[in-house]
Amino acid sequence: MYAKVIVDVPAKQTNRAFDYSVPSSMKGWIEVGSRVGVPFGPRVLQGFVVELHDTTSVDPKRLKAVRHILDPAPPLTEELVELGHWMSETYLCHEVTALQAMLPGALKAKYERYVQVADIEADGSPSMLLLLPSQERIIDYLQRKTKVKMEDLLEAFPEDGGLIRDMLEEGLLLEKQGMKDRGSAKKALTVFPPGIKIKQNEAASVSHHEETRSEAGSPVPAAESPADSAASREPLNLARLADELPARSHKQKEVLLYLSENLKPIRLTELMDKLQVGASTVKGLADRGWIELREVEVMRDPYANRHFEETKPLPLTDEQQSVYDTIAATLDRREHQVYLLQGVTGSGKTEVYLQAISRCLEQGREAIVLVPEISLTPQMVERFKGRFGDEVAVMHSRLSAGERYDEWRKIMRRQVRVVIGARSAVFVPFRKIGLIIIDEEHESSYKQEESPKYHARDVAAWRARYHGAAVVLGSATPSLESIQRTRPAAGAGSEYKLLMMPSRVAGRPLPPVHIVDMREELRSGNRSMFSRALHRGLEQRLQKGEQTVLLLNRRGYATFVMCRTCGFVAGCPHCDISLTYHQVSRTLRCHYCGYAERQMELCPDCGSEHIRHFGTGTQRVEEELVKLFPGIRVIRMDVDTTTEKGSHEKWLTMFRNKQADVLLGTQMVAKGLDFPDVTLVGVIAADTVLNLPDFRSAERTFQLLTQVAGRAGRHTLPGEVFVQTYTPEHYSVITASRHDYDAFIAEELPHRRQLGYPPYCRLILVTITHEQIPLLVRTAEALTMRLRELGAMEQGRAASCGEDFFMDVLGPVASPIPRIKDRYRFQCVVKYRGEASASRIVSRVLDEFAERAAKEKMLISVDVDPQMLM
DNA sequence: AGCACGCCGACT
DNA sequence: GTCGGCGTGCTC
Repeated sequence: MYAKVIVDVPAKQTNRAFDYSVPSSMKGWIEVGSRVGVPFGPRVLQGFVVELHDTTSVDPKRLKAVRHILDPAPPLTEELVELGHWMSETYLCHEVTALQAMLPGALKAKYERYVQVADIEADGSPSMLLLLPSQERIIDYLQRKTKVKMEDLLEAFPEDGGLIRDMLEEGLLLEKQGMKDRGSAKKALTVFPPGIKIKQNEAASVSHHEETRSEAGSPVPAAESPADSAASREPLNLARLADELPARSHKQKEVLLYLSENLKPIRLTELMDKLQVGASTVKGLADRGWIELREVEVMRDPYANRHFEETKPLPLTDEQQSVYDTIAATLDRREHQVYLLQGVTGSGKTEVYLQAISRCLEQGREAIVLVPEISLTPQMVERFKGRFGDEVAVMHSRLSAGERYDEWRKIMRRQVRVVIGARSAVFVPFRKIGLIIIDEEHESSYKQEESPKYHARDVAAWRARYHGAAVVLGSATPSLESIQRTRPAAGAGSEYKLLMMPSRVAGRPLPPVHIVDMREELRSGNRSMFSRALHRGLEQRLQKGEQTVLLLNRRGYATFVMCRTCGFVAGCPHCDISLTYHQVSRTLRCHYCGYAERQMELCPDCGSEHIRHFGTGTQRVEEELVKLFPGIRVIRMDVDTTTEKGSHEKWLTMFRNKQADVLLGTQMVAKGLDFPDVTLVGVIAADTVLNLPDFRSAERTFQLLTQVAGRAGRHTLPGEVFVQTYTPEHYSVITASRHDYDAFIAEELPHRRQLGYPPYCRLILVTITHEQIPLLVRTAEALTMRLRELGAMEQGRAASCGEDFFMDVLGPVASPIPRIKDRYRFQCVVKYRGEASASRIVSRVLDEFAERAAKEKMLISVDVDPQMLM
């Protein structure tokens, strides 16, 4: 038997499967999706089995054997292996990178090398008998310690570098390589009363593997969990044993009596806590052999100490009911269908999700719920835990690596059937998916910025198609890509079906939104960042004891330093970007390369003293608030104040408890939050996003404004929203203020069509960087030409086959940031329509240029715009 | 990514 | 004459 294995080397040359023979001992055990240890060159690496065959085309003499299987059960399903392949093609990433993204970080391999003394007995070499004193010192050192790294050894014996090398050559020392997982199951000492048969949920996972580099030994399959010994013998009467103890051992008696009444395993710490005894008391009993003490795998449960109030399905409104019925019918027919559920904020989408999930579970199928990271708040978790209890696993970035690993193991063990989580939860190893829900589907956090640059929506659609499952994309402001797909395509029906929930559940009206023209403010002499209207609003809330949310988009508002006399702007010497002022350290820093310098007192160009930082960070808004309203209590939420684990929740809880008057923050305050006493929402500057050089900027602005507008007056108190802007006439501002999605779409779609942007085409961005401009430009031009050439050929081929395919290449031009870390950057953009063959063309051209690029130390990177490929 | 094999400058 | 620089190429 032979296995095709993708090895853990994310490089172009190794981005293919390698063949290995499968030892007979593994035959019943290895599967597609197994994580294995395989010899690769001189080392042993982690790999993933992607195929199993009875034949191989590789010369049998060159074949090596699979060394280990790393898990009791394959961590990937066949489906996920197939998905990984699809991802590598569509997003142009290495296949391992895609597969690795599906697993919790704990399963990522850690490789380490260390020096060991050779086994003298086995070796029997006569040279062993005569050792120099210095050799003996080295051997002694190594035998005292374990896992000594080569560099540590050389550091410990700085004089003996040559000697150590000789010893390695002679075989006195061996270099070994180890591989282990980054995280592992947590173990806890557990007390077993005698006579209790232990049920291990899972064979102990094989988490540690050692190999001698030269050794070609046969693999040892993971052992079963150690045989139950004392615990399964004939039961001892604990109560009677207690009598045998001397009178002064009353603590031990207590323990025995407790255990005789509760004949079940108990965590040592729990027992100690309950009976107020020390560890030595219990260990004493274990030494007598009356009880057994041993390490058992336990689950870390981040929600262990929380009680979740059980919630019953709520009665649905007519709107909700009809949406639910449609989804339920699709589920009942086991059909694949993507629904776009457009429901205004407060229309009760979550209740529809919950009931659809119930239906899905009744059918014995599983459900995945994706929410943007930011809205995975305790309230959201509570709602799902309250309805589905222990059937729910929660996955988000605030869990520790260990906690996340345990949630994932619950899924592997089939202990849960619902997963709620952020982007990466779309990969959970379910086998019978019936429903995938993506809440706030327009959110950009569904896009992964690092490789593999996937979009959770694409992946969800792919998996749902595979499983015959339904997808529900929910949003008040759907992405244009999704809206476009609800419209009938030429000659066919629509790809997605649109479901609408236009009214709010309790009939609460949406708050009035006032657009404030900041140019007007300036003209009438108000130089403050608060308009008179917003100022008045704040004043009123403070008087009435109501709360305010203030939103500031930091992007495009970075605090740069400028000389007011000559216009000099402090820039990074390595990147073409202005430096950002950091108040805490009083330094100027570059966000791209980390360069830092002291804040200057005088302008380096003209010597003027009139140098100051411009732009408005959240700190500056806070300062101004305190100045204008002495005594005001402000909670500021931005990257500076929320990096600490749990700080996010802490601030929000404080605000909810009315320990502050104003919540001030960036995007993160806009999303999914629901505070009853907030009656005023202010957007400091609506157009910062609008001015970004991004074709989606109008869409982003509309979405953001609509979302914040929904934050005010969610409960009994009526709300009010002020949007400050320098472009009050822009359609994204106007339509958002009227809560009018359709009007926005009607303006935006023609623009996109006219300029040939998504959703009318798809984009691939190719960026080339080099230290020298002339060579860079030449290469960029050649590459663009070649892309055009192949694009035209493909277009011709497609036309003759009657396929719809269009491809255009823009550029090359300098990138938006033309230099980073002393490397110049050029880019070209591939626009295409039709089947995804453009990515194949790009990847072919990149292959053609790879050799040349490597020679010149040129870096070429590709970004598939992962917004909607399917 | 590692690591080995291989061909040209400063040292015993 | 050798040690060692990192260029090139392979890993089942």
